[in-house]
Amino acid sequence: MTDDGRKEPSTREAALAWESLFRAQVALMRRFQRDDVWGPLTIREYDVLFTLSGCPGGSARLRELAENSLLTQPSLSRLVERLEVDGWVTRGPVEGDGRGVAVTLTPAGTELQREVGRRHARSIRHFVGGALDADELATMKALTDKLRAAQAGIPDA
Amino acid sequence: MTDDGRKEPSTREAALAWESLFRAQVALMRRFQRDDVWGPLTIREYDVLFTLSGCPGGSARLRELAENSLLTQPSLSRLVERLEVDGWVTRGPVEGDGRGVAVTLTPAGTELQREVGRRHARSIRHFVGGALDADELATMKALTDKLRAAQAGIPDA
DNA sequence: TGTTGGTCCATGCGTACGCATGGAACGGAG
DNA sequence: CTCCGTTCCATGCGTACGCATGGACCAACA
Repeated sequence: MTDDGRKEPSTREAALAWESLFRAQVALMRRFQRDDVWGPLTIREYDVLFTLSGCPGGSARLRELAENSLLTQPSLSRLVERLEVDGWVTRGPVEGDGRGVAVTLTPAGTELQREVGRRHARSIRHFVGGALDADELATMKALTDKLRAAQAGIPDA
Repeated sequence: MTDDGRKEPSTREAALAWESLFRAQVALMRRFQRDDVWGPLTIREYDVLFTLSGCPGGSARLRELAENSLLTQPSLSRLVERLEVDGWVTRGPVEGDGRGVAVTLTPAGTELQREVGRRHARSIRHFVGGALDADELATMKALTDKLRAAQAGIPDA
């Protein structure tokens, strides 16, 4: 028991829960990858556009994007470069910091993200909504939200 | 409502739950990737050894491994080729099917998987067990188990 | 102001990836 | 037995990836 009264989980309990979470994510991701909804984008490129769509002004620093991605910073740098060539984002200076690069959705990028997002959302409803009911989804979301939020407060090793 | 009485989730509910699950998995995976526990393996190579360690005789067909991986079949084929060169697995014929390739852990591969697995498990306890208590982990595991199991029964589109 | 340490992004390079394809083996029909 | 469609794995090829590094900029301090 910890001092806040929660029941400290064993290594085994934590490992089983993580494995289940991981496997579920892999199984779903495989289906989503196969979906014919991504248009000219890869799933990783869509993820960046999606992240941008949730940022104020559809704009974020490269560094912020890298924090929410499994890609390394150099890989993300080149992915954004490709997105710019294809006209979905622009790169510009960050006001007040000459080092930074501001990545901003173009109107075309915004529109593409919305289109793909709509199709993807239908697929999510099919595969996720078809497996769990509304209460179960709410419970799962609350737990995964808490799991992610806690990461900010857990030191590295 | 469906005819079995469960409350049919909206697209929004399903999308929010999936996004939360996805983001939690990405956040944790980033920490695990940074962990200095993988020895000579990449995280994807470890995943294959781990999967094999749970198969009877530490052996599985290439096709079975591909089903539980985000890699494509050609990529997995070459990953296994590298694992064989490094001595962690062997490739052999499948009895009764001349097309198949049986991938089998060597003693060294078994030992390596166990070592890395122990270190990784400690990290899981730290980052996952440090965020949710035992009851919460059990609830999350039950939901993600159900989510993954349901995929087998949901048609493609 | 000059220096030093840290942050942010880009680039060279070797490797692993996905896509398209090919060859070998299975299985059922005629 | 032969054919034909399917399954399973390997390989050629172009591209994206991660690692190591470098240059530009920021912030703090002597």
